[in-house]
Amino acid sequence: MEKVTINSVAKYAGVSKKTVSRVLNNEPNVSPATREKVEAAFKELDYRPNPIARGLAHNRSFIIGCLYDNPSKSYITRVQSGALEACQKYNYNLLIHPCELRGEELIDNVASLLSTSRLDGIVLTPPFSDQPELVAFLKQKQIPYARVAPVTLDDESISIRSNDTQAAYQITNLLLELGHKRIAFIKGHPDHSVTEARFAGYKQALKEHQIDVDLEIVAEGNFSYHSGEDSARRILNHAKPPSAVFASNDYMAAAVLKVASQLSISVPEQLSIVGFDNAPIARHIWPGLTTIAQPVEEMTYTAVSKLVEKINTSDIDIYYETFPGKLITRESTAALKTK
Amino acid sequence: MEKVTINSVAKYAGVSKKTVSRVLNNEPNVSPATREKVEAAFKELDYRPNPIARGLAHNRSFIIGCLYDNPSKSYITRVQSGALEACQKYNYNLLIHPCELRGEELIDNVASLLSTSRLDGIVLTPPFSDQPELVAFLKQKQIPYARVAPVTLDDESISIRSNDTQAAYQITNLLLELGHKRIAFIKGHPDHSVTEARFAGYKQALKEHQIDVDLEIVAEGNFSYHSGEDSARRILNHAKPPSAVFASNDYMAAAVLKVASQLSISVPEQLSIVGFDNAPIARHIWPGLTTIAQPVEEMTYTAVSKLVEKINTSDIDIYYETFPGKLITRESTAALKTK
DNA sequence: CTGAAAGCGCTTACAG
DNA sequence: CTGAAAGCGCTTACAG
Repeated sequence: MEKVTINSVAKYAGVSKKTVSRVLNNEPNVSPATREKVEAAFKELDYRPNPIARGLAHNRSFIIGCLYDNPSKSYITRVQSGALEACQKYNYNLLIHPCELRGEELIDNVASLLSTSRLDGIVLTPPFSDQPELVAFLKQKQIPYARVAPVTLDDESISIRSNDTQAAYQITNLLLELGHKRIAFIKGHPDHSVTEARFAGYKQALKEHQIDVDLEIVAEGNFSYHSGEDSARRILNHAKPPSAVFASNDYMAAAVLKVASQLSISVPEQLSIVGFDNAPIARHIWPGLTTIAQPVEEMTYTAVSKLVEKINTSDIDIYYETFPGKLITRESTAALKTK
Repeated sequence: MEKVTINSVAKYAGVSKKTVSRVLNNEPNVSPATREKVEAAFKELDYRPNPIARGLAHNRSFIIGCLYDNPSKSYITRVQSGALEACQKYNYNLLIHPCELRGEELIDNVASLLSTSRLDGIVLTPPFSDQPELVAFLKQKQIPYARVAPVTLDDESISIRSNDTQAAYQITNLLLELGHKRIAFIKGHPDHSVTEARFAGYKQALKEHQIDVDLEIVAEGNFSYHSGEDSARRILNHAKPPSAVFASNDYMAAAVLKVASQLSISVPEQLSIVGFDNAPIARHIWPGLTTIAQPVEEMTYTAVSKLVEKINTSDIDIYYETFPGKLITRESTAALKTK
């Protein structure tokens, strides 16, 4: 089987390879008859343009890099799935690049990634979306980038945002409406900007109900199951324990449930628990967790799509869009029993 | 900032670009002095060879594709992590490609992936590792491939195997040694070859203890949490319920735990549960699951490493290696209480 | 040990 | 509307 290149097609169709290239790229200035001939040749020979050759001629790789450092495997998978779908639509490839936010030389790491793999653009997922040095570096290097779920704004990038404060407000309100007045909170990792955003929503809801935040039942977690466990032990053993716990993600909420079981506190009868993210674990434990679902796939899909459009047309400069979260009610929450 | 190419380096070092290329590729026949000069130029100019140009000249992409269709996000993440590490070692890129085993045109899908992305090799993860049509197709197309955790053998490929039968035997034995005699089993997805392998280990252990397999407490799951739930309902409501359940993966085992809670069957006092895989959920639920851990990262790392070596040297034809699983004991298992 | 030439499969100017 | 030439940044033969 011969290798079929643009030359074979040109010969077969009886035109120059430039004309083939024109048809390939949907350029104008090709007579319909010629176009047809060439397209027939494509089919006949089962021609697939060589992306590497295209890349070299264009000085482009047609590769988008995806940066992440996230303890949640399900989150990563969802990010990848959305990014992949967008890449496929535009005939790009996706290069996944897990790396540590606090790694010694994040910038060097990314710089090396860029020059080694010749990425055409890069999509930043939390916590990188709000990493000022990294963002500044990309800006300076003029590498197109898009940010998924950033909290900060930016004057010239693509930002696909969620509204974590609003969602946290909403789920806290759910607890308040169920009659809970003493609601503990477990914060996420301080490096993630959503951590403060979610806390802000919690505080706002309490405030509107004239409840003061009691820092004794606010714990510093870091999104890991383990940190949730530690936090839960502290909170549930408090002299004046809460009747509800809002953990900043579902892993930590699952850990609260574990500690509650160990302490023979029944959920939701004696303790309501809510999480955040609607990770698989939220429905894989019993009772299932009331939580907030965010459209992570769609957000990433949009981010990568806009990024590629920016690369291809340089039309887009700024693009903002906000995707709301959705409250999911399961069995881990119940009305406060009046004594 | 000028683009620095092999030409700039050649000029800077005062040699031909062929010589630069030789140094780059660690070819012999370069005098130490020349080599030093060129290497100094690399450093000085911060030269990074353009992989796309290399690819075109070599007619290679330096990309390895990773095929998967697996419901477990944590498994996928582990596979990716191992594959990525191996790729980085050899300066390859990894292209992830989720796709459906039962998709209408799996072969077309993969064929299109291969010709579009010009993969240099492909790593098959379960359930693709044992998909005969796909394997035959790759063989016929002469695409180098490696298989992770296949059950079947193969006359000319790289196969990185686990020993699921042995591990299942071992964990069943644990239950037997705890005094359990009536042990239910929940099978995995029929498309995954490990499903039968794990079942075989279970049967073997029972046989050695002179216990007959009772198909009434063997359920057909499919690795999903949901299927675990259905299976558990059926099994635990049996007229003569088991004192232990062996689920073929941890998601299903977690579902058994949920159903047990709902039926007020306490674990492990009244029911022991074991899973398989040591997925994160195994330690994120309470009680934690006794299970089998497999070195998925190392397995995939080895598979991809050997694959790349095969591509680069064509020395390797066949490579087999088996990685044993490891029993992890947590709180979901206890000795059977004698009445 | 070193280099000039041709080529990988495409595209970008430039002509006509 | 179409094509011949030169080039993208590297490598593979081939000379010397």
